[in-house]
Amino acid sequence: MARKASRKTSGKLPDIRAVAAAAKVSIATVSRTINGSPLVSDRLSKRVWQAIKQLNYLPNTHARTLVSGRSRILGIIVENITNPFFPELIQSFEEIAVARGFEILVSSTNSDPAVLAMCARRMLERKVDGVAVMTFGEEESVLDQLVHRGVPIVLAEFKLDDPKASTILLDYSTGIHAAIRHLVELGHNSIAFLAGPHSLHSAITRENDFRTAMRSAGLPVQKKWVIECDHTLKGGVAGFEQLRGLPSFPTAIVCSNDMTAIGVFRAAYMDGMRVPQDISVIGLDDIDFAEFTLPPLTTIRLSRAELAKAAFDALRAQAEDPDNPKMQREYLVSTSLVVRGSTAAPRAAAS
Amino acid sequence: MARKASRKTSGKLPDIRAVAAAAKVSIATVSRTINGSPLVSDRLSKRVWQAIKQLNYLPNTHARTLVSGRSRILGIIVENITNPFFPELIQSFEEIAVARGFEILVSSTNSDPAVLAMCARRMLERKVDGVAVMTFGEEESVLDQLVHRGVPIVLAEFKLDDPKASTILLDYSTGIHAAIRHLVELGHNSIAFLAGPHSLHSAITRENDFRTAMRSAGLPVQKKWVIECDHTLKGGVAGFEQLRGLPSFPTAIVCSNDMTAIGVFRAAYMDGMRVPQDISVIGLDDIDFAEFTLPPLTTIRLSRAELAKAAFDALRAQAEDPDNPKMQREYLVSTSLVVRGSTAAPRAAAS
DNA sequence: GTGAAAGCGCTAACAA
DNA sequence: TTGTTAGCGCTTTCAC
Repeated sequence: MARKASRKTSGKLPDIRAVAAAAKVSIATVSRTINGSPLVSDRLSKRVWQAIKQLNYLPNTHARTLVSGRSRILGIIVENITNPFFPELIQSFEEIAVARGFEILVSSTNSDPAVLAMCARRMLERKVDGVAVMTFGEEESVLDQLVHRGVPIVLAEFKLDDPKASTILLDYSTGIHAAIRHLVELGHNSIAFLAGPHSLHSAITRENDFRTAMRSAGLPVQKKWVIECDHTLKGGVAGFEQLRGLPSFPTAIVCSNDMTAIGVFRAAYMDGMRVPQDISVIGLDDIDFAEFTLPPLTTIRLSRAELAKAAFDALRAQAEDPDNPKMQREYLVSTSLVVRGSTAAPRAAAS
Repeated sequence: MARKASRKTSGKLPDIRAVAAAAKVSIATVSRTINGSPLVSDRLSKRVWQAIKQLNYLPNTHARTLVSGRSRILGIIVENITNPFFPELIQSFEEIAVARGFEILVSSTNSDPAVLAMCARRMLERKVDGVAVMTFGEEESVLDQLVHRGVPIVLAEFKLDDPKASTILLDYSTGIHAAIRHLVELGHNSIAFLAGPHSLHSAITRENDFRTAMRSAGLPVQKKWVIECDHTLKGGVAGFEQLRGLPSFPTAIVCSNDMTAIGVFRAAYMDGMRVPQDISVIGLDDIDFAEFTLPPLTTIRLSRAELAKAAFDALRAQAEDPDNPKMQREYLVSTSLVVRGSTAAPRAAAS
C-alpha cells in the first residue's frame, strides 16, 4: 500500500528558455515547434522535441492564454447535477472537448439565478473560449454578461438574438409521437402525462408535443390527466398519487423525463400495482439507469452524446469563424423511442 | 423564446490599468485592494471598488496565475463516472472548492493508466494547486509526475511516501461490522459477500473487513459465498446468478457497493425471489439512488461530503504550509449502517 | 500608505 | 527558415 516516491528535481521547472538553450535554438523556434508551425525545419524540430522530452517540459497554459487570448477552456452550465442525465451529458461533452485539446469548467445552477450569475462570472474570469448553457430554457438574463463580452455561447432550446449565440433545438416531437403510437398499438386509449415544471421551456414543449401526438392519434387529452410535476423522482411519486386520487385512472402514463417515470414505478409498487401489467409507463431521456429499472424502462431517448456533440460543434464554429454572418446558428437533436419492459397491452378490465 | 441581447461595449475589456485610471490610483493599489491587502487606506479602497463596479472589471486569472504561481485550480481524478458515487463526490468537492474560490478540473480514468497519465499531464499544464486522486487504490505510478513537480496530492486509501502527499483512510470496518450485527439480530447466519474487483485496493479492504466481521459474529465464511464481482450493476447480476447455481444459497447478501446490490435486486427479481422476504441485501456507498430502489436499499453509508471535505482540507493544508514536517498526513472517513427496506428476518425455511 | 518598475512564460510581429 | 523583441495583465519587491 505504500511506495517510495521519486525525488524532486533541483530548482525550478524547465521553461521555454531552458528548452531553447538545450536545443540550441531561439525560444521562437521552440514555440513554433510546439504549435506545429510549418516553418520549422525538420532538423531543428527534431532537436527541439528531443530537448522537450529530455527536460520533461510542459508548456504553461496560463502564459499561453495571456498572450494569445485563447484559453482552450470551455464552460458547461447545467441546472441540476443530481439528475443522472446531466453527469452523462457532461461526461460526453468532456470526452469530446478533451479529445480536441480543450479543458472544461463545469457549473450547476440548481435553478438559482444568483448561482448562475456566479457561474458566468467564474467562466469570464477564467477566460473560457465558449459556454454551453444546458439549462433547457431557464433564466437567461445573466447570460448577457457573457454575450456582452463576446464569448460564444450555445443554448439548449433557447434563442438569443446575438451573432455569438447559437441554439440547439430538441425534436421531442418525433419520439413522443412514436411513444403514443406504440401505446395505441398495444391497445391503450387512456393515457396520462406527467409534465415537467412549467418554468422550464423544454417541459412545456414536451407537454405540447404530447397533446399534439394524442390529437393526431385521435385520442382525447383529459385535463386532469396532465399533471405538472418537477422532473424529480419524488415529483413522479406525487404525480402518480394525484392521478390515483382521481375518479378514473389511465392505463398508461407518459412522463416528461425518466426520473419522473422511476418515481411512478415506486409509487405504483407501493400502491400494489404492477408495471406493466396494471399500468404502462414511458419515460424520456433514456438515462443509463433506464435499462436497469425493474422492469426496464420503455423511454424516449434523447442522446447525450449527440447533444454534447452539437454543443461542442456550435462553440467551435463560433470560435473559429467569429464574424461569419452565414454560419450555422441552429442545431437539431432528435429523439427516438426505445421499447423495453415497462409497456404492455392494458388489462381487459382497466379500472 | 427569443430575446434581444444587449450590445457589446466598445473596444476591449477593462484591465487593471483602466481601473487604476478611473480611480486615480496606481495599478499596485488596485491589485492590493482586490487582494484585500491591509495596507490600503479606506479612502482609496472605496474609490477602487467603485471604479471596479463601474467598469464591470474582472481580474484575469491567467495573468494572476502567471505571476503568483498559484492558479486556484484543484484537480480531481476519479475512476469511473458512470457509477453515481463519483458524480456525487465531484459535486461535493466542487461545492467546497467553489465556495473557497477555487475552480476544479475533473478527469475520469476508466481504470486506464494511459488515460491517467494524460490526466496528470493536463493538470500539470494547467498548474493545479493540488490533485485529489479518488481512484481508491488503483494504478499510481503515473502520479510520480505530480509528486515530482511538487504538486500536493491526496489519495484515497493509498499511501505515497512523500511530504506532498497525504492519504484518506476509509474506515469500512465500522459500517461492515454494524451490517453483520444487523443481519445476525434479524436471525441470519448464512451470509454471502459479493466483492469488488481485486485490482482495487478498497475492494480487498472491504472483503477483509467482511471476513473479520463474520468471524467476530461467530459466523463461518463459506468460500463459495465470497464472489469477486466488478462493482457494476451487471457484475451484481452475474454474482447473484453464480450464487444461485450453488447447491446451497444464503439468506442474506452483503455487497461491496450499491451498484452491485442493485444488480442483485434485478437478478433476484428475474429469478422470482423477493427482497427482503426471500433474500436480504445490503449495499455499500449509499448513493442518492439507494433511497429509491424497490425496496429502498439498506446500505453502509460512505459520506461523499465527508470524503470531499477531507480531500479538500488535505490539499489546502499542503498548499498553505508547504514545508511543515508535522502536518496532518492522514485523514479518516468513517462509515455507518443505514437501515432501509432490503433487510428482514429470513424465512423460517431458508432453501 | 502609495507608486514605479521588474518580470511571470509565452506568442506573434517584425527583421534578418 | 530562424531569431529578436515587445508585450499579454497581473503581483510584488523596492523606494518614497
